[in-house]
Amino acid sequence: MKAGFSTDLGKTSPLGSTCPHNLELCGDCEAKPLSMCAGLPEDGFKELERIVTDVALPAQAPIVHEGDPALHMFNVTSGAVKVYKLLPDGRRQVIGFLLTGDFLGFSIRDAYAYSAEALTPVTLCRFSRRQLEGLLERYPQMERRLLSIASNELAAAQDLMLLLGRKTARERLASFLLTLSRRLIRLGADGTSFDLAMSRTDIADYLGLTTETVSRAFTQLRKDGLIDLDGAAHVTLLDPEELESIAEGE
Amino acid sequence: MKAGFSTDLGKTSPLGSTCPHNLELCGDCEAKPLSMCAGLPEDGFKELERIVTDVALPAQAPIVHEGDPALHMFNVTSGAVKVYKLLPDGRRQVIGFLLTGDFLGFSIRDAYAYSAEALTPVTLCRFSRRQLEGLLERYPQMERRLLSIASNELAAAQDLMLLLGRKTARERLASFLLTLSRRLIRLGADGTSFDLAMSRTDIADYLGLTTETVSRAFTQLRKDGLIDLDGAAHVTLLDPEELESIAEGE
DNA sequence: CGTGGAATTGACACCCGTCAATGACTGTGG
DNA sequence: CCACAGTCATTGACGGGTGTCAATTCCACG
Repeated sequence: MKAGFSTDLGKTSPLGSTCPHNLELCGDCEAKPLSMCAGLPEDGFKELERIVTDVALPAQAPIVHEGDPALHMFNVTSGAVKVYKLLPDGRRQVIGFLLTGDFLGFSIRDAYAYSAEALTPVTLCRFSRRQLEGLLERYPQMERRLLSIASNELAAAQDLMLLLGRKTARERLASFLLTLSRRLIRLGADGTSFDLAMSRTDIADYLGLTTETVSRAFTQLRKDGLIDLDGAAHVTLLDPEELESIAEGE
Repeated sequence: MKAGFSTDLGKTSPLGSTCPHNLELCGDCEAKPLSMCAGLPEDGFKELERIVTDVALPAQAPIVHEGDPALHMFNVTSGAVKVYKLLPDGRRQVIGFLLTGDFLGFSIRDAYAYSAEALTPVTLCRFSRRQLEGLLERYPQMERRLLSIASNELAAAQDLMLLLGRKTARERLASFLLTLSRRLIRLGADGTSFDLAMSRTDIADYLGLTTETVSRAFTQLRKDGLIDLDGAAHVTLLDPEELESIAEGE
């Protein structure tokens, strides 16, 4: 990392360390097979390692801010992140939660259209957008991979639109728990019993509800024997198939 | 013919003919500068013309069906299209309206995740997905263009999530009218006074409301002197700035 | 002119939001 | 180790915005 290469991260998160990329090489990256880097050839990684910076941030640290120049793109290598948009009066819509392997940084007109914040301590690998674009020209398979990631995000966004526009509170929560469960399974974790990295408020802002309604929906699912709660953060799915029926509105 | 979406459909059969690609060449395509084809070099167009098929469809014609194998990608060359998802019990969420130049066909796991239907008589150019992928390998600038289109769609999807999750009926309708207005301006049409190609039901399914609520919101905006209605389909924006304030929830 | 579907309007119900109180959990300092 | 504070989650009472159901009204089209 060159001196004077000041970044939005360095300024906004005094507690987060930004270290040169030598502690962990892309070759060892656990997130690699899940991420945009999957399928990149050997020499591509060499080039990637030259433009990438590892970043570690504490919980609650801001990562990008809506409206700021989109200088960087990120890959989450561990932890959880929330991505959201705000209305001027403070109403918030969480548009996604990012886990290990997830990409952050699609943008238009060179500005971020959303803010992102760490939910847990996170590690990210960060690219300069300009430098990554140069790399994309030389490694078209990476561009194809990004297109595929964008397609997947688009499909997830469309699922969320259906949820926000047409599902009841109960259906929304069931959908959320199942989607999260499947993502955890893909990461090799337990999809039946897991911790929620996000607060009730974050879940509410994701599902287009209030914390009270989310809380009532949790209680209802628990009373119906569909889930178990151990504290507020630990969930066990007792009847995934029935949850699936509810999530799809059947 | 509705003003906002006017094109000459005279060339094409009103009943939906599929003709060999020789009546209209890509070189003459009006949608070209707006579409995925923008910036493609001369020889790219030659190749494109070989794999593209012009399709003309009447209003209400289905274009793609959720769950079907995603064999094709499309570019709208005239008319208007609605894209939507359904829940098993029939609840519908319109995830977008497509106008001239808009792309249709991003998919994951080789299946469409949405259905699409013509709102007006439409013309489309249709590609085989497999053949287009071959073309993308030889013309990386086209892949880059697709990535940019996907980024834009993602940003639009995120705006819609904010709308669906957090805006009131009045704010949703104001947002919808303004967004449509801006798109029409980009197409060289009048952004102040225009026809709506979609029914109240379609608008309701887009905004996550019922037709009754949409109708009441229209009436309210009219009584407040913010818009004028000439019949149900023709709208005039009388105070775009105030509409903008409402749309952003200020 | 009739006719039929779409849009509008009205009356009412209900799900979810709002406001408020209580309970649970976490970390801290005495 | 416990008392305490502060935050977050839960629960309850109530109100409001939007949905539901039904009755016109409006228009496009024949």
